[in-house]
Amino acid sequence: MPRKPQGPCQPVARRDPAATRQRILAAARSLFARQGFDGTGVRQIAHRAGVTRSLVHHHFGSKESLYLAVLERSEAEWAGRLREAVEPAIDSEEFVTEAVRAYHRFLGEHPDFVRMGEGLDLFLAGGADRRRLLAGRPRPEDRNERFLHDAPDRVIGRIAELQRQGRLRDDLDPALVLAAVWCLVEHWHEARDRLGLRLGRDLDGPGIDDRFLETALSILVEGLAPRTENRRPPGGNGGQGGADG
Amino acid sequence: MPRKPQGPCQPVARRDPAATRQRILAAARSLFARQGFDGTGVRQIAHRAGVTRSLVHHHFGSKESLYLAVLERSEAEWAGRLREAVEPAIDSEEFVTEAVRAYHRFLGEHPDFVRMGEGLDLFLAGGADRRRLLAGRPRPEDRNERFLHDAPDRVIGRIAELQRQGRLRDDLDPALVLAAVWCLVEHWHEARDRLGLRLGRDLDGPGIDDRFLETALSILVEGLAPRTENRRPPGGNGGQGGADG
DNA sequence: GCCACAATTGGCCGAACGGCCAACCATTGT
DNA sequence: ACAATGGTTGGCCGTTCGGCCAATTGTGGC
Repeated sequence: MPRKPQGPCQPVARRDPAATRQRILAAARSLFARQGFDGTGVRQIAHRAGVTRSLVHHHFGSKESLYLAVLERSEAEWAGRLREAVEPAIDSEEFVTEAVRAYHRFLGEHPDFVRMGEGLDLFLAGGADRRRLLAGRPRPEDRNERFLHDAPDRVIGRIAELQRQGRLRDDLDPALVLAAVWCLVEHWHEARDRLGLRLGRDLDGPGIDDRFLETALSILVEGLAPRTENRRPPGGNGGQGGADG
Repeated sequence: MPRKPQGPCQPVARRDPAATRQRILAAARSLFARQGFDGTGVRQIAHRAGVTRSLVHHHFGSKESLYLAVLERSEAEWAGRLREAVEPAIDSEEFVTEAVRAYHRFLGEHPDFVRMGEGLDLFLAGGADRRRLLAGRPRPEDRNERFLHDAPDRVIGRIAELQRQGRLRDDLDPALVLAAVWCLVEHWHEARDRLGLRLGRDLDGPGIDDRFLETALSILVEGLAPRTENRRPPGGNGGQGGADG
């Protein structure tokens, strides 16, 4: 490996601070995602990165700064991939199915993204100081980050647009529709293991992800389809529709 | 408070081991639910319970045993309340709406139950020893615990029954239908704050719980209603139903 | 060659953790 | 009245945590 002990243009030699930084970031991201902030020690991160704890502290200053750095890099990276996956679906004709499928596939391919969400909650639960730390983080004007920020409003607007066009039932709050879809897709990836435990069924079989997706998608498509007959809005105490006895 | 310094029948005096035990359990349950297993110290539990750490260790042996005791007591208590709330709905005519409403209300009234589920995951993530510890815990034959254990199968059976009766569409796997409902109801209570953060909307307003419930319920009822026209099963690549252009 | 600087190292600190132990003391059976 | 039991206490142990510092080493500019 130490082929070029002295190269000013390509410092691939024994000392490579940039690569070391990246290795620390990668190790930290993997461990933070799996074990959360409190459950991961700086020593553990350093060991996986092949460096000493002091070096971690040298590069990032503190454990919290390292966590924020991980969050920032991951967010930027994930935002790009999520944008590539989901953005084309927003303006699609088959908006609901394509968007749900894209988001579902994205979560399946990036489980760390899901776990980072939980880890962030635990991190923020540490107190107001951490919230302030996160709030003081400068928001880059990256296009991918903008997408991550604007996506909910765009999706909600698209739902409302489809409602006005009569292609989705218009008696539901678009924001709450999005919330429902979010719960369906995200909770599956977040708590599938727990779900299988409680159901007493094995939810790890091959294709189970796709089978759940198709089931949820089918319920969504049918549940959001515009009604031909008139129906009470669900604001009050709506009666049961299908299995009404 | 120390009214009876010497009472053999009612030891409400300064020494009341049973009451002390309950106080420790209550403190531990509250703190474990809010901060998880690793995030809660024995000293913190002891402080809240008004005793010393040694006394906690004396009564429960170890922190893990205390956690299991909390889990056991909480599970028994919650199983009873959940059974009272949900069991009547299973055999109800309006099965879907009543069951979802009951479970939704239960989760809203017992947020610790939700958080305990996450905490249990983190606890079990500690290693195989803890999993073995939990597996070796004797399962009491309490009627409430039996309900907690049997409920998923009963609900799945009920869904299948309604499918056979033609009151729910029969092209979906009942277990996956239950999984979808579970995701909808549980994730709302588990991640509502995170959801609001990402949506950039305030999801804490009064009645937001009920409004989401009615929206999700409406989607579910419509999405699970039997179709009059024939429809492709969702196994393949089903096209969008309502908004198909 | 030499020096300044950054990367990297091992070691040390105070604090908090969970667990353990000897002692104190209220209650109880005899 | 006495001893035994067990609830209760403060204190001590080893470990691990995150953070800090001095020293060493590799690297590039002069």
